[in-house]
Amino acid sequence: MSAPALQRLDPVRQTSHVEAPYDLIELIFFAYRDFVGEADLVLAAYGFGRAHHRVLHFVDRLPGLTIAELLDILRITKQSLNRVLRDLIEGGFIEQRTGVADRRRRLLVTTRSGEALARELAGVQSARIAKALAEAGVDTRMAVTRFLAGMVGEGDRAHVLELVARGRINGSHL
Amino acid sequence: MSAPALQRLDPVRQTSHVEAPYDLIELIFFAYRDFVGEADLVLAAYGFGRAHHRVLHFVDRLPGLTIAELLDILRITKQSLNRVLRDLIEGGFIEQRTGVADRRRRLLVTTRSGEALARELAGVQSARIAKALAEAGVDTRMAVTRFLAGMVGEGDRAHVLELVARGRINGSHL
DNA sequence: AAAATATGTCAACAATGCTGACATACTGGC
DNA sequence: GCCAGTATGTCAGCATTGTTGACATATTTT
Repeated sequence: MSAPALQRLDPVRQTSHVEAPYDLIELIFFAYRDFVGEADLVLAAYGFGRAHHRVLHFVDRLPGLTIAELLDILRITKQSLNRVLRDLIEGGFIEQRTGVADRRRRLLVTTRSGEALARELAGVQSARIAKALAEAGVDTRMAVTRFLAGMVGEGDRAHVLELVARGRINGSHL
Repeated sequence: MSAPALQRLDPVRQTSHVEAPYDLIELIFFAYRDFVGEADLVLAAYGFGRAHHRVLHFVDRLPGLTIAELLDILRITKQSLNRVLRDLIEGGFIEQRTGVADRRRRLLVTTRSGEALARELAGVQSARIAKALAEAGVDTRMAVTRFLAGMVGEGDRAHVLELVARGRINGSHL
């Protein structure tokens, strides 16, 4: 368990309260802003945006992903997904294959250039993460991983962790 | 310094590369999604969005903030800021005061209801952070803080850390 | 008085979310 | 084989939040 939080009595309202971790709230904002901002620069060169990045990333990580699974991961609507997916397919970054067991399904996979772009994007984000971990100290990676997992909503936690693990198993080479 | 990363030789390209920390890349996405998503629910009840949240948050934390400083923090354009700021002012959540030294400046401060909403939002985000820290272990807070600071772009790092510290000093009561 | 600064505003547009309705193709149970 | 359910695509329309560029006003600085 964690150390008991520093507690104060508010002089006006006379209600007990703990000071919110404003530093972390703000660092999360700035860190995320720069984390995705750097990828945005790369994407802009291809005429893509963040939404394209998310789709490309998960298709690269989970080859053979279906539309339904992707919708579930991204939590957006079919309409929003289709707009960006169409761009990626027309641009030759993603291909669709008809499902074998169920021919209604479209199995999404990255093409060679799609894989290359996905890696390029993962590369810049990796570099930033590696630098931050190195600066934070050797033994912080586990702590950070656990913290981030704890930030995920309890309902999705299991699903998210399973997804992350699935990507690890698939490896990058199907 | 951190432990040397596990290095492999790519069998095809014959270039050395390290496996990207896909787990962290994805956890950052899911954690952020849920972190802001919970606040969105509160905001929706007031007819506000994320953009309103950011403005309200920083005005609450840094009372007397000027437009120029806010633009610099949020990295958006005047037009985008003015739209949401107008909503917040008309809704009675933020007030403007004319600068004393320089009468061109508008010093932004939260009203009572603005402060209350800002606290409510900080409250739900705090709770999530506290839970995640508790689950991750007692001594993870420093590690997480350093990691997040390291994720901020090097150019802004000093500025961001100064801002976070300034908020801590201002406290919540000007 | 002129130049620079802080702010506000207008018009137009782009990216990415949303809803609801409807069409097509395929599967699976009976 | 039929029919209900499922997986997907698509259309029209709309909201939020970002962008650019131009121009107006008030105030300060030189």
